[in-house]
Amino acid sequence: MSRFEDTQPDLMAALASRGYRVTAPRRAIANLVGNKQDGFSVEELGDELPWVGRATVYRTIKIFLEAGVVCKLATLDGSHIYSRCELDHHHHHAMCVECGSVEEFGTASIEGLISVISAGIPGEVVDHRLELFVNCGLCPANAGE
Amino acid sequence: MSRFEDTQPDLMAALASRGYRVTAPRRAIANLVGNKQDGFSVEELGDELPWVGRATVYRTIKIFLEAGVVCKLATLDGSHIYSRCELDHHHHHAMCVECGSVEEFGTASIEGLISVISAGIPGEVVDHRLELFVNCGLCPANAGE
DNA sequence: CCAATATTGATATAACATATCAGTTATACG
DNA sequence: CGTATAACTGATATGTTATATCAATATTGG
Repeated sequence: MSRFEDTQPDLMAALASRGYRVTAPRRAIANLVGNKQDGFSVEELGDELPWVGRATVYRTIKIFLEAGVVCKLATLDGSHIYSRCELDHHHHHAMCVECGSVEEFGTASIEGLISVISAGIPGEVVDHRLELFVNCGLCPANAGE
Repeated sequence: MSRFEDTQPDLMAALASRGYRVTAPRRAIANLVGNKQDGFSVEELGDELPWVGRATVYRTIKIFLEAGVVCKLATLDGSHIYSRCELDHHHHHAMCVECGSVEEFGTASIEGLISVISAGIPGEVVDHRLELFVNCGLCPANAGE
């Protein structure tokens, strides 16, 4: 029963290492997510895998989120998109407001900034989120201007 | 017909200056929002103003968002809260993960950081969002530890 | 004060996500 | 292997957050 090749063994490994079973729906979702360059919605994944139930897609993405191999990003308009994470440590995102492509970047310089900011704020900073909204300059939206 | 004192004239002014009418529901919502120290949900406002329709509360908050006197923040768990903005220029937030209090801070030092980061990212940075999650150290959650 | 028009609120609808639960499948173990 | 059992699935219902509709109402300029 080898309906799929595991083109994204790291995503499946994230599941297996956490004690989850390897199933056909999960492998299909992992392959789909692993090949995404841009942010995506759960709805979108479901449309591409009509033989997988919606609940299963949501559940699997939730597991990926907990495993840290997928991130949930807040867009400028207040909605959410999901994105495959290549970096396994804490990182941030630059998402294109035109085409939805997502770039990751590390935290090398931000930690220092946050310690400066936190000096002016009561309490202890326990986490942070930095999102950049860019025009990537590469997408079709730039051709029409 | 002076059912309310305008304890938050700046919020109502934001509406009036944009050509919106001054109505009792809007004044009530403005007063409520203006007195919030913490983040709040639209549901919460509705509960405190049962004589105002839900749709009106959502509509009014949306107007406040567009006017920039209220911000919509993404929480750590992926949901949203709204927060009254005292700063009228671009700013960021530190929200307490325990009590939900929200502090604002300006962008003095972040612009430089972003220019550094953007050098490593294709395209032009058009906007950004930085959210800090803190334990403010002042709320009841700290008493029990 | 009146007319024009913005606003309201009850309701329906939508987008996104989780809870339930009977039936199915993967896995450990003999 | 075959089987027991525990995890998983998916259809469905439900929940949450928010917007669309539209007849009735309130505000504002004149």
